[in-house]
Amino acid sequence: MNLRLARTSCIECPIRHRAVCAECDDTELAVLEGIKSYVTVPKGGRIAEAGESLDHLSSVVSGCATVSKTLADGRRQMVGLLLPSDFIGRPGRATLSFDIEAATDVTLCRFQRRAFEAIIRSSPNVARRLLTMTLDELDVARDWQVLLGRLTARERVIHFLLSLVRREATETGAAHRSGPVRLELPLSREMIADYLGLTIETTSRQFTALRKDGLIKTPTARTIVVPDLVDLMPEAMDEDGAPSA
Amino acid sequence: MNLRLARTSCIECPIRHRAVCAECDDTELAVLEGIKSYVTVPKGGRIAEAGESLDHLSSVVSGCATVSKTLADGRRQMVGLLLPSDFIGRPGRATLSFDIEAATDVTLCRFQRRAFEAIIRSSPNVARRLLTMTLDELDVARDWQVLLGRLTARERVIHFLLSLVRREATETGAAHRSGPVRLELPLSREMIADYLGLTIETTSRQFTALRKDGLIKTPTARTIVVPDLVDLMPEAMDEDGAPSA
DNA sequence: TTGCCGCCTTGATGCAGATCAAGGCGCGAA
DNA sequence: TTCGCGCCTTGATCTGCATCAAGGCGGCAA
Repeated sequence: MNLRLARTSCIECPIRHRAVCAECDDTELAVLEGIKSYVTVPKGGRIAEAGESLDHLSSVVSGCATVSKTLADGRRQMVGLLLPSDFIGRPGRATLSFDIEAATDVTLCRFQRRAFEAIIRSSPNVARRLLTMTLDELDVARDWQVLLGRLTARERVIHFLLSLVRREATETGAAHRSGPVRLELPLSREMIADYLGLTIETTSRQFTALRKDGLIKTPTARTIVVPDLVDLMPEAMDEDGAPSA
Repeated sequence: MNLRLARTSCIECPIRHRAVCAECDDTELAVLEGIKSYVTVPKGGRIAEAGESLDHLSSVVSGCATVSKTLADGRRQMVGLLLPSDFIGRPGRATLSFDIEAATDVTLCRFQRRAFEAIIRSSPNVARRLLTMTLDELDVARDWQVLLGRLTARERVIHFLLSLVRREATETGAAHRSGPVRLELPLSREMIADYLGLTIETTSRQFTALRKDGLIKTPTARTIVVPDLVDLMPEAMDEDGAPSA
C-alpha cells in the first residue's frame, strides 16, 4: 500500500456531503479532520484481505474498489463495488469477511479504528449516517442477489450499465432520464464477469449483442456509449408491477 | 394481519439477549417495554409489501419469515430469511424494498416507528446493536451473493442445510461439530428453490441425490436427518484456502 | 373409508451459458 | 517501427439446470 499524506481540508472534500461525515456539524467535522489521513492505493493493489485484521476504517475519496470472495478452487464472486463516498470497514470488529482490491488507483480517507469508534460513540450524527449507509448497502446487496439468482446474462449486463449510469448521475448531480450517455468502465471484462456471476466470454458476447442491437456503442472496450437510455430500461426487468429502471 | 396483544415481560423474552434490545440496560428496556406490542401473523400471511409504507418496526419473536422480490414476469428470488431475534424495518425510512411474508406462524414484537426512532436517538446501546445487526445481515447477504453467483445446485442445497443447522445451534446454544442432527425445514420446496435461485425440480433432485449418497435421510419431505455433519461440510466449498464450513 | 388437493418426486427433453480453443487488437517497451 | 503481452472477441462444443410432463404421496374433509 502506497502511503501519501495530504492536507486537503474536509470543507473542500469532494465527498463531504455524501460520505460517512455527511451529517456532521462543524465541531464533529473538526474532530474527524484531526484524525484522518489520506492513502493512495495503486490500481490492482490489495486494500484488505478476508480474515486479516485491519486497524483503519476508511472512506473512498476517488477511484473504484471491489469487494469479493474467492473460493478454494478459484471461482470468484464480486459482492460489492466501492465508489467515492463508500465506506470500508466494520466498526466494532477488526476483521473483514471479504477481499477489497483497487480496480483503479484509489484514494482513501482513513481513520484509526479505535479513534473512529470513539467518535461513533460521542457523535450520533456519524453513527446515524453509518447506519443509513449500511442499510443502503444491504438493499444494494439484496437487489444484487435477485440479479444473480434470477436474471439472464443479457439482463445482468443491462442492469450493470444502468447502475453505473445511475451512480454517476448521483455523483455529478446531473440526472439524464433519456438521451445519450458516455461511460468509462472502471472494470475489466473479467471483473464485470465476476460482478455478474458470468464468465468473461458470456459477458463479452452480451456486449457484442447489445452493440449489434444498436442499444450501445463501444468506441473502446472500456468506453460504452448509450445512445438512448430509454431503449435499455425496458429490458432491465426490475421489480414487481411493470418493467422499469 | 391477525392482531393479538400480550403482556409477556421483556425479562422472560426468549430473544432478550439476541435481538435489537440485547445490549439494553434496565432503564432502556423499560422504555422499550412501554411501547412494544405483540402481533401474530399466520403462516402465509403478508407482513409487509415492497414500496408500501409501514409505521411499525419489529423483531421476530418466533416463527420464520421470508424477504423476497418478485419480478414482473413472476420470477421470484428470496433475499433474506428472518428467524427469531431478526429485525424488520428501516429506521429513518418508512418504505421497504422487499416483500416480507410469514413462512410459518410468526410472532412479532412491534414498536411504533416514530417512538423507536426516538429511542435510537436517546439510547446508543440500541443504535449500536442495530448497526451491528445490520452489518451482520450485510455479510450474510454477500455470502448469499457468492452462493447465487458461483455455486452449483448441489453446493447450494448443502449450504442451505448447513446454514440452518448453524443458525439452530446459535439459538439453542448447543454446538454440534459432528454427529447426527435432525432438522425441521421451515420452508416448502418452492421456497427453498426461491432461496437458492433454482427451480423446484432441481431442488428436489438434489435432495434425492444427497439421500442416495447417504449424506442425509428424509423421513418426511420437511424433516431432514444429517447422520454426520462432517460428511456434508467438505462439499460446501466455502472460502478461500481450504474447503470448510 | 374415500376422494380431493397441494406438494413433492421423477422422467424426458431443450437450451442458456460454461468450457475449450483460436485468434485479433491496442499499448508499452525496446 | 516492431515485438510481445494483456485483454478482448469470436467460434465450436458440451453440460447443468430449466422446462415440459406425469404421476405419487399424505393430510384433511365429508
